[in-house]
Amino acid sequence: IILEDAPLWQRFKEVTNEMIISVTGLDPSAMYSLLLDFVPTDGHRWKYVNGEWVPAGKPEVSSHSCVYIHPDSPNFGAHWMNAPISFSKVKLTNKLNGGGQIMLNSLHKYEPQVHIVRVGGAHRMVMNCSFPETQFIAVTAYQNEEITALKIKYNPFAKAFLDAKERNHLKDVPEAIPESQHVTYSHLGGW
Amino acid sequence: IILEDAPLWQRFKEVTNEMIISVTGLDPSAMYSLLLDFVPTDGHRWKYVNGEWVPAGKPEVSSHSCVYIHPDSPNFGAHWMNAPISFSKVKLTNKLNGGGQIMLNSLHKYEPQVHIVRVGGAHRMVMNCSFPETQFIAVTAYQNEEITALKIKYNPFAKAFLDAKERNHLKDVPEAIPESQHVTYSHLGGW
DNA sequence: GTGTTGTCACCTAGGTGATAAAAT
DNA sequence: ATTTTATCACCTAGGTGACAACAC
Repeated sequence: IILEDAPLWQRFKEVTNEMIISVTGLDPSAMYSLLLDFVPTDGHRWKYVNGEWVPAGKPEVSSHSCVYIHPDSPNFGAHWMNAPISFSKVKLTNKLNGGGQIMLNSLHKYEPQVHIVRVGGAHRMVMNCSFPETQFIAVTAYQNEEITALKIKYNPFAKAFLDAKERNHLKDVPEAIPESQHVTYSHLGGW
Repeated sequence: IILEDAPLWQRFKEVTNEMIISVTGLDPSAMYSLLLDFVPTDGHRWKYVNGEWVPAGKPEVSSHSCVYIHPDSPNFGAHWMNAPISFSKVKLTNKLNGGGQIMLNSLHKYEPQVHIVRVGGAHRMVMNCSFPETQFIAVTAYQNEEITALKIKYNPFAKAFLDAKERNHLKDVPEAIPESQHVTYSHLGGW
């Protein structure tokens, strides 16, 4: 499994929404499903104080998230290897809404994890792969304005705010690498 | 295979865009793909004269269309039987555009045909099923205004024209059963 | 105070028939 | 004269962050 567009992930240190993975080495004629879930990276809450994220509160027991099934699933290995795979339809939430949404704990840090599960055949093989550079802190509102600026810059659906910024000639989108990362619920688009 | 909403098909005599099929009797754990293609019903061109479609020109040799693969394919029998199956994404055209579009001959009559193909397993079983009540004549512009009115009435994307008609209080949508049927290319939505 | 929710304007993306112009 | 194409206004459908109101 290859994380696509890794430089952008590194530049953003994370939280961009242009991320895609590639898969190689599957049996083209075998059937696979691709799953995505989120592993808590540590036990505690995080707070954003003085422009940086710091651990807060006591460590808690945290279980990993429910699993998101890629909408192309199930499909042939040939299909998965034919083109990069996007998880742009996954939706995150902090409360049970019913539906395909994945529930996470707000202000906790997670690491996305991809599973390739062979289905339909005899041997039900499973492969896991996670990407540390895609860790994020789940929030209900952005804390770091540099994250907001990068989101606006790279997401076509936020073009309204990009236009407003250009019209007002107020300030440029920061070029520096942000030192923290977070995503709002239902905004993990394009992964 | 069951044609859903058959009364609407009959009322429209065809060409509505609310049509969906159901499937029963599959092996829930076996893998199937669903295909759609269009069979020419006769060899000649059709013309719309004096409010009705009449055969025109000499019989020609006509081969059936390319095949459209349902986007859920491949999938388990359980998936196909779980909910009605919609072919709302199929796009028709009269010239080669490249892409998943199905090319048909304008002013010719077709009958949609569904194929259920068992894939991935040993025995590659195939089932075919067609629905005479869904026959249509492919056109590049509507000929029968009653068809246009019914399209506007039942397709949410044409709400603009429905609103305009209601505002103007010009005339009602006809309740009579239209005596001919046709669809414009790229407008077979919702089948 | 801190964190959350709902609403909003503003986009992207794309499905409608109407219409005028063009092709045949 | 007939058929086709391109463009258009007008919708549906849904993804953005901003913002004010709310809950704790």
